[in-house]
Amino acid sequence: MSKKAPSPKSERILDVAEELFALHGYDGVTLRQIATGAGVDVALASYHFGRKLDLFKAVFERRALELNQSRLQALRDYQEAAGPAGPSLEQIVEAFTRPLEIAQRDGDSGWANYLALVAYINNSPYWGPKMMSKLFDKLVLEFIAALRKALPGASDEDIFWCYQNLSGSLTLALARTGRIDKLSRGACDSSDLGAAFDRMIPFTAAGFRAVCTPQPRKKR
Amino acid sequence: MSKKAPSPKSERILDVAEELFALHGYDGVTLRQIATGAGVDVALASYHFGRKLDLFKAVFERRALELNQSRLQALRDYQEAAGPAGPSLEQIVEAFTRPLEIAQRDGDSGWANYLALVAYINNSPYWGPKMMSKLFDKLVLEFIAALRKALPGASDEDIFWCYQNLSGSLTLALARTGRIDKLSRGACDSSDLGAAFDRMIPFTAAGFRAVCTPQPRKKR
DNA sequence: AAGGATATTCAACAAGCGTTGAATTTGCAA
DNA sequence: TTGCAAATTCAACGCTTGTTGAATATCCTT
Repeated sequence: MSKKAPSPKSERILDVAEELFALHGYDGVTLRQIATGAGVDVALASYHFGRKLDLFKAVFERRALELNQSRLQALRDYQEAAGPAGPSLEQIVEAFTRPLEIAQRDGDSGWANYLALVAYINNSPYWGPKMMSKLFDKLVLEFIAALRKALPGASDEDIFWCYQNLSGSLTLALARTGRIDKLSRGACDSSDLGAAFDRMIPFTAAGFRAVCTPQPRKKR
Repeated sequence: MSKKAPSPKSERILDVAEELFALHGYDGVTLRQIATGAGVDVALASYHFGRKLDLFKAVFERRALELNQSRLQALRDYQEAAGPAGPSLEQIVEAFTRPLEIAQRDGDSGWANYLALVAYINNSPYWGPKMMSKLFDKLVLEFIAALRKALPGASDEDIFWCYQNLSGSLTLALARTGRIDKLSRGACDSSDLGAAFDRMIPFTAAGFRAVCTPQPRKKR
């Protein structure tokens, strides 16, 4: 029912659902809107994917594996290139973020919508804990382990809190994929993931160092 | 119709709406759920606030002024205490964030829900641009100006991008207000804004310095 | 060319939605 | 106490929702 070979129309449904869910959230989209957008009868979505919630999950899961494999591969590449000391903080954050930019730039146009959907889910108190952990925890723990190695002597507590900062910056950047920011009046284009990452990487690396490097001075 | 003195029940409606909108978003909540939660007939919400969208806006606007005034006051205090050089990066970020923690800790219990609602709106590609700018742009530009002064020689582009990182970290922290994070397995409690800010402030300040301090070495 | 599985549409359902106008209760001033 | 206005409830409306069972179309395999 939701396992097998994708007919062309069933993928159109996923594409449109991806776009609409990313923009309006789960409850802000009706199956009829999705069907209309895909040029398809409303019953077809139920036929292919079951309940509305299952369609939502199918959209969320469709690209997760590919995305995380490319991020993990990027981390592995840096780990191989680096000596036994492991990659630098900059390289770890680079591996965590750049693959998203590459997917958006070089992949099919649905990637921008997908990344915004991940941002929606991750930021939602309702969906976030239920759905993110299932697909992303394994990868995140790999990166945490790499961070731990790059920050000898740091407490797990500090590392996790700093990771939350990275996750938040990334989430907001993904949420704005495809939109323009009025606040900065053209000084920066929020949809430009490349420009965002050019700053996010050194910014975040410096933040980790400041908080997680044990030093003989008091914290606050 | 939405201007005047709050009857006790109309404020119950706002409280319940605040909680439910923060958790499920605008479309994920029905007026009947809100009315039931408030122990009130469904028509009363319309009587006091008009359409559902107006109720949503009323919830969002109720605490915005008070919140931003306390943040602006905190900034002004640091500016007065500092010399003409202006406050440090740490102080600016402190003024931007700590008032939220104080409101959550010392104010009525609805503040946690309100902060999560702000996070929902800010992260939403649909609501964010429409609603955040109206109530928060003025304050943000004040803080940007302070940052500009604390980072002489930095380009506006870099400053805005770094502010996006701060905004993202803050947004995700607010979204998790009141919930626990399974990923860290108890290493950190995502609902503890105080602990979050203890790291976010030095983290962010170091990030700004790394990206926005002009130095004779290349950026990437 | 026939036939069976898969894909798609059609038609309809019961339930829940936001909204509204009229009726009722409440609170307060005279 | 009466009376008026604000607050609240009652009852109902027209519409949309997700879902489903039956009917039709499309695609392969033989």
